[in-house]
Amino acid sequence: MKITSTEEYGLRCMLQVAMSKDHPLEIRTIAEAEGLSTAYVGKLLHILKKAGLVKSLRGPRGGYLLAQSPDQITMSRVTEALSRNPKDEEEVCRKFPGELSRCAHIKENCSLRSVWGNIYREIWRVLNNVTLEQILNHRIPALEPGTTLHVLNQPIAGKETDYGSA
Amino acid sequence: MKITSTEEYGLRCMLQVAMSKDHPLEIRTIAEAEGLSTAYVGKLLHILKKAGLVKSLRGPRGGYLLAQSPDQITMSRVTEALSRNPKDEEEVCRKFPGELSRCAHIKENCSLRSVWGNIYREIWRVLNNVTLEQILNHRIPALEPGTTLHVLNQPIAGKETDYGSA
DNA sequence: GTATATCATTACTAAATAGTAAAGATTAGT
DNA sequence: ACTAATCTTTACTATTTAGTAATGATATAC
Repeated sequence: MKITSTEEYGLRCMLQVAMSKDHPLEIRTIAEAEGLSTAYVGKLLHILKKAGLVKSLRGPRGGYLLAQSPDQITMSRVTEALSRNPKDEEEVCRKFPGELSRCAHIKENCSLRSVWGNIYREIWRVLNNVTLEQILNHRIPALEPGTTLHVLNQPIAGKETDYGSA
Repeated sequence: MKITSTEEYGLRCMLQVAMSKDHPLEIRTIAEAEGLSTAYVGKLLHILKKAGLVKSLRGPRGGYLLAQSPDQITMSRVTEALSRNPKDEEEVCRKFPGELSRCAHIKENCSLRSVWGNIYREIWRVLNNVTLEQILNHRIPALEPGTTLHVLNQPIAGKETDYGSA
């Protein structure tokens, strides 16, 4: 369960561009600020451009600008451009079917799916509620610290089994 | 932001072993149930054994058993054994420092860290609150659906900038 | 004590991701 | 037009992760 390098560094590049406001920001400048190679930053910005998140100007005084104002760009849009992540349990199962033609657990309505589903939905909700502007202004929404879990299904009585000591 | 194959398939193997209760479960049986190769299942179980989550019996009638009862094994312990994931923003920054000696954003108290930090803490909280027993019994805790975000910091007035149309 | 069934360990190959390199295309300024 | 500064594109290499293969070790049953 980890963010990819592309997501992390791509987002950082977006923030650099956002901080530059309406002054086109060059690859070289971003690369220096983030400690990355210009080739890598160029690649990341290219991805972001294809996704319509930044626009570019070529030639002298060229560089990158946000395609929209930072309060209209959510982290979910940026991360979606940078990597193809599952958003719910359906996609998780499709990604990990084993060698069987479909998820080995669908038949018994696997509970693992619910767990991953909860997690991905939560991630998605957070990313979807944070804009670049909020990040720039240090106004990051946080989860309510007291959020609690609740049980969805009814318990099924299980037989007791001896697990002794290893 | 994605779960790894090792996490997914490793967890499934744990669940198979858990379902088998006190009957040692062979690699071959798990492999068939999950549609994976015996070599791969063997590797995953070996990892889980080294982490103390399962115990093994060799020879005929051998196989794997849970090292503890399923209500004492959380998903967080299993996933931790299967992959080394960051648990908070500190670890994220350490993992992605760019080529600089430290995270390029620490100096300005980067807000990205807060976002990732929120996400990882949330993941951790969910995984930490789900046991194998809950999964087996389909008693999966879910986040409160109505959980809302709140803003941590004060707004900083930002200048208006023209983002025009691309 | 031999045969067989199981796990254990290591080394290898394959695939995905991360990151680099180099040559091409466009624009601004003169 | 020419030059230089910038992005563009493609192809390549390196690293990590996923998955396989083969040989070795141990326990059961007879």
